[in-house]
Amino acid sequence: MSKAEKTRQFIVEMTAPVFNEKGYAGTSLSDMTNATGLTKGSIYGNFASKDEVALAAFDHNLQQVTAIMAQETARQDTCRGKLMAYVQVYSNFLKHPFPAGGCPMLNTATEADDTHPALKQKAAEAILAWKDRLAAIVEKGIRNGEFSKKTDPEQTALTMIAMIEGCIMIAKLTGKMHYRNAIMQSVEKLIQAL
Amino acid sequence: MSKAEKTRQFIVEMTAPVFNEKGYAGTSLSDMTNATGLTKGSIYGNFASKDEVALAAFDHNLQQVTAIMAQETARQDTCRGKLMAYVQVYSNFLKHPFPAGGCPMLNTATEADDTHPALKQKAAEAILAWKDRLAAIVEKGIRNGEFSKKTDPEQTALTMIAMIEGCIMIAKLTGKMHYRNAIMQSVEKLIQAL
DNA sequence: TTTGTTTTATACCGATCGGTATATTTTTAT
DNA sequence: ATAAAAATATACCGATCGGTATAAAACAAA
Repeated sequence: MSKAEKTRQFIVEMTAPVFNEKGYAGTSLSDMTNATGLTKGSIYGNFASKDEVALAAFDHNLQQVTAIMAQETARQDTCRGKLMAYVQVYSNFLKHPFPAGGCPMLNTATEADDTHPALKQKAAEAILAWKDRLAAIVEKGIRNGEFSKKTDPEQTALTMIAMIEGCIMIAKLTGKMHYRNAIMQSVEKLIQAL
Repeated sequence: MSKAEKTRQFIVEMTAPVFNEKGYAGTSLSDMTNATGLTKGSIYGNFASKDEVALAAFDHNLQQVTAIMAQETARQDTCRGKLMAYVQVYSNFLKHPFPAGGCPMLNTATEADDTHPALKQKAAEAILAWKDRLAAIVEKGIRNGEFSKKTDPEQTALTMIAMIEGCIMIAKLTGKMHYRNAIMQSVEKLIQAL
């Protein structure tokens, strides 16, 4: 790993939480130099533009989330358990190394959907990949008799994502853990009923 | 209504969709002069700061949404019908005078939760008011025997909001109407099961 | 250790940022 | 119609924006 690659990685790691909290438009170059302790010259020696850093930062934030998810679902051997793992992680995401600023998909989606096509596409791909992963678990559960044959895998996946992301928004906004628990309990109920 | 009041109103109406699409940090004063055709002097003659316009713009966007909601729920006489009206409005919000840029609560919540306390509080109050309105409908439905006594009004309200807001995010991000329909169908199912 | 090459810092660019003092125009009340 | 008051436009403020040319420094290979 060359020095430049290390610095690139370092810049991404240090700016990723800033982008996730302040958003793309709200993060300035001086925010980036503050977060890294580097100068503009150094940053622009490793990235072509602020855009390029933002895209790499999103990838980094997303990878953090998906890594946690992969780890926690791998622990479970039943399909129901795997689905439940998502609820567990999001229910106490403070206990995991979750990106500061909350869910990067939600944050990026709402900011970029009318303003930043490249970021929007990255967020869209992330949501679709998540949906496919969830739907695959549901499908497997149907095949092995764990879930009812009447279950629609894609609909179940989309509904779970909507509930979880909506839950994150409400919980972060209001600061009420009680709300988060109530919604997550509904997700659990949904999974139990499959 | 004085000239100044009319201009204030005009500024809010013209900038509200811009704030909703580009966000607070992403909307500049030149965006505001472009949207209104007015000069900075004129805007600052009616508002103390960009902040003040943004807060008024949020109120305006929110009021548009709540007005549609109030109108559509008023049409229904059953509690189940009233809840279903929310699904209907959000399912085809293109047919209503919905603010450009999507749901102002979702947009403001995700942008402002780490950056703008005043906007964050406004968004939080809006979500809480919405929750209370939904919960009140559910409570009434329980009292008049329309819904099961085992239904938890607040949990139901929070779950509906999470699903709807998550649905908006996913649908706007991916552009797939099919996804929106799938999630909204899940909300319908939830309401049917009350 | 020296040399050539990367990498980083300094200094600067024009443009735009949010905001304001003041002059000019438009309303409003008489 | 006219004078006083209110609203709008012009011109400008210092600060910061994203970005770059270039010089200094750190690194790697010999």
